[in-house]
Amino acid sequence: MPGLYLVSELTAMPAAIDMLMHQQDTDHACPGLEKCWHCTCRSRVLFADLRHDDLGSLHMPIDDIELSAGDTLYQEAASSPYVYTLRSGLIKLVRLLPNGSVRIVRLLRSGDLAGIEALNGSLYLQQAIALQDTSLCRIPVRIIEQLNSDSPRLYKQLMTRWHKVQSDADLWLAKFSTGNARKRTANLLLYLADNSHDEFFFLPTREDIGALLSVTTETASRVIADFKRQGMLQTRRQFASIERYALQHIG
Amino acid sequence: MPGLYLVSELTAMPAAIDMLMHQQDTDHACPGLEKCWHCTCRSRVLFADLRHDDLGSLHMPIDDIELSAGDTLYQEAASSPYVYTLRSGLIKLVRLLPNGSVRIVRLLRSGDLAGIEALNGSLYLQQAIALQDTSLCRIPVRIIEQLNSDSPRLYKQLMTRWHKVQSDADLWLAKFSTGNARKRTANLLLYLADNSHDEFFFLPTREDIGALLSVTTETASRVIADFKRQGMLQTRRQFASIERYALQHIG
DNA sequence: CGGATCGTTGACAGGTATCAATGCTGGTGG
DNA sequence: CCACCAGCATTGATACCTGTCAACGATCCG
Repeated sequence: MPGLYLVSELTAMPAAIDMLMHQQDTDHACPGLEKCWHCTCRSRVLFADLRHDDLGSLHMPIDDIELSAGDTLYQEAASSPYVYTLRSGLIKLVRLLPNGSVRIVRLLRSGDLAGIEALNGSLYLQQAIALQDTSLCRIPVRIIEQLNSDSPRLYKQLMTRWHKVQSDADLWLAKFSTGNARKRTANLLLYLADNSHDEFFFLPTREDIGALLSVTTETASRVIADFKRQGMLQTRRQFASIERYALQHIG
Repeated sequence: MPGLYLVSELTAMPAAIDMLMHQQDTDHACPGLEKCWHCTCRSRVLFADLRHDDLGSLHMPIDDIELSAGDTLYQEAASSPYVYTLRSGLIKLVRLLPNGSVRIVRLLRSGDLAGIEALNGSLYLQQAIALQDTSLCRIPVRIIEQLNSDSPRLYKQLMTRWHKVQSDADLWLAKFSTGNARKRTANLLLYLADNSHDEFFFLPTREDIGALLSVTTETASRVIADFKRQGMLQTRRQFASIERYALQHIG
C-alpha cells in the first residue's frame, strides 16, 4: 500500500500545508499532487493540461495502486468515489450477461481512464480486471470536481476521455462484433499490435479472445491456431507478432 | 454553414428553409434562449438545470430543425460546431463498415443528444439518419462552452449525457450483439417497447433490424415472421405490440 | 512425477449467410 | 378508378460457419 498522502485533514490550516509542501518539495518523495507534475506519463493522462499552480493548490490523496494479473480493480455495479488513471499495464472491462457468460466490452491501456462513470456518481458499469501486472493512480472524484470548478482547464481532457469511450465503443461494434470469427480475430490482432511500441504484443488467452469477440473459446483457438499454421501469426508465451498485410486482407 | 443539415429528400428542403425564416422572426421577438425556458421538454434535455438568468444572458441562435423519415442530419466524419437535442422522433446512428455494409450503433430518442462528439471538436463518429419524422434543436457548441465557463451548472448534465453514451454502448454489446438471432431480436423488441408510452411502438424495417443486430435482412425477417406466427408479436403498418413475458423467455 | 490449467483438434448438430424467387403494399400516373 | 411499379417482406434450398461435447496434448509448477 504505497503512498498514502494524508493531507486532507490539514485543510483547515493552509499556511501549515504550504510550508509542508514547500519543505518536502526539495525532498525526493513528493507529497500531494506534486508527484503528478513529475509523472513520466503526465503528458498522456488526465492532468496533461494543468499548470503547476493547479496541482499545488490541491490537498487530497492520490494513491498509487499496483495490480497483479488477474486482480480485480472494481466490481460491476459497485460504487466508489474514485476514477483511475492507468500508468502501465492492461485492463479488461467485463460485463456479466444474463445467461452467466461474460463479455469483454473494452480494453484499457496506459493513459486511459478507468471508472469514468464515477464522475457522475454512477455505479461502475463493468468489472475491471488486470490482464497483466498493472500500475495506476486512484484519483478521488472530488479532486476532479474541484479542479474543474476552479478552472476550465480540465474540461477539454474530460471531453476527450468521454469521447474515447464513445469511439472505443464504436470500434468494438464495428471491428469485433461484425463479420465472421476469422475477420473479427484478424481485426483484434491488428488492434493489439497497433498499440504496442515494439514488434511484440500481449496476446490474451483464448477464453478472453472469445469473450472479446463473442465467440466460443474453441472457435477462438481454431482461428488462432490456423493463423499460426499459415504463418500470419507467431507466438512466444503470452506474446505474439503478426504479418500485418496478410491479416488486413482476411476476407 | 447553414444548410449543412440538408439532406437527401427534396421534400424536406422547402420545409426546413421555411422553418429557418420563421426562426429568425421569433429570435427578434424572443431574444436569447428565452424559448428554451418555455420548451415543453426542457425537464428532459441538456438545459434542465439552468436558471432563467443563465439562458437570458446568451444571445446565440438555436435553430429548430425538422427532419422527415430518411433524412440525414449529419454525415460520418463530417465536422460542424453543433450538437442536437432531440425533441421528438427517432434517429439511428450508422457506421459504414469497410466491406460496404452498415451497422447501426445506437438509437436516439426524445431528450437524447446527437453529435455530442462535436463538444471536443471531433468529427462526427457516425451518420445520423431519421427513422421517423423528427424535430430537434441545433445548439452551437460555443453556447455550451460559454454556459459551462460561466457556471458549473451544465457539468452534471454533460456528464450524464456522456454516461448515457457509455451505458447505451454496453447495452448494444450485451443485448444486441451477443447470443443467437432469435434472442437478440427478442431483446430488441423489448427495448423498443420499453421506451414507448403506449402499447404500440415503432418497428424498424427488417434491413434496419439486421443492421442493428448484425444479422442479414433475411434472418431478421425470418425471426420477426416467426414471432408473429407464434403470437408473440402483432404488427400494424410500421407499428407493433408484443407479449412481453413470452419474449423475455426466449431461450 | 502428477496435477492443474490452458490450448488444440475432431465429429456432429444447429444456426446463419447466400442466392433466388415470390408475395405484399403503398404510391404514382394514365 | 385502376393498373402498374418500386420497395419491402417473406420463404425456400443449400452451403458454410459456429456452438457443443468430448478427447487429447502442452506447459508450468509444486
